[in-house]
Amino acid sequence: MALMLKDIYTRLLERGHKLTPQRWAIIAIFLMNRGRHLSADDVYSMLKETHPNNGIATVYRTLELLEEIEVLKKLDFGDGRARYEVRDEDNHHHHHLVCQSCGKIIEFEDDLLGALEMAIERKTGFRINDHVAKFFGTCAECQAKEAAQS
Amino acid sequence: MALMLKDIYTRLLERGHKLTPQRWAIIAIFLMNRGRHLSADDVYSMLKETHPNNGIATVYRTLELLEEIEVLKKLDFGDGRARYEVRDEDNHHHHHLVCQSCGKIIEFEDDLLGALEMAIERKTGFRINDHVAKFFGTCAECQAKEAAQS
DNA sequence: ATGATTGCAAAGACTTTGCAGTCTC
DNA sequence: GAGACTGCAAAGTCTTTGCAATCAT
Repeated sequence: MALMLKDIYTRLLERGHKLTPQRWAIIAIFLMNRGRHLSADDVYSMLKETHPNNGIATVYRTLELLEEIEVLKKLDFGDGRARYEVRDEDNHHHHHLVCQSCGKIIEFEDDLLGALEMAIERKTGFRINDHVAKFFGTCAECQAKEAAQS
Repeated sequence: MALMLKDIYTRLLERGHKLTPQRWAIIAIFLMNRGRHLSADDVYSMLKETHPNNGIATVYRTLELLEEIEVLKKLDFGDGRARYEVRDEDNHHHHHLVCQSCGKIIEFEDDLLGALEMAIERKTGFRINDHVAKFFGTCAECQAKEAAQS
């Protein structure tokens, strides 16, 4: 089921962390933007609307903390900044399709990698905790645009 | 077959680039270190031994160029710096296993992702040019160490 | 000769850190 | 009250850029 505020609160307290208004606000931003891939600066901008005094350092520290307690997953789309998404169970097996033409990120649900993971564990003895798969190419819309131009 | 110096020279000239001693030296470093994942700074350090006057800016510019002409592939292992490897045909279908305990990178040859790519193209209309798959976990040696400690 | 390329240093972008004051538990 | 947390500004790291001098073709 979907990750909820109460779960996050529990995880924080369990590990001796505190729930401050700033953290609460940042968590809310992610819960209200499920499925998006927010950078530290995205979060900072959204946060300033309600918490104008908040510093960017707190955003970075909170993102790090939330990643540590497995609320967020850190992503990298090669644009020079880290991005984060909520780490849901529902959400566990999806990949990102990065359009090299318009930059759009498309999600693709799938668990074919499970088979690959098992093959790897069997052949190498490596124990896998997590994986990332990204596919680079051209989305359907951009292909249509290309076709129209030629 | 393996990518050779002559191929690279051809690709450079075809696109109006020049083969300078600096570029030649950087290419040589990669050809002599096939299979390694070198950062800009790695290359810079190795380069200084033979070309002490070379600037780091040239390294960055050369890496960018070599990526552009598809001699190198840019990698990211989440350690805050870009890494590069030679983009061989032989080399095309391998994944990286990142050990979260000792940091070692293990290569795994495989083409199971081909099936996944086709599924994606069929279901979404997205045209895929390239992919990256990384697996995070614990390598066999580190597992053995863990077991020995407990 | 001519435009590409280089080295240097300065600037940029993103992220981390030190510290004194503040707040949660 | 105690230790965790915050905001600010400074510093760090990796990467990019401007420019005059130099080099490959």
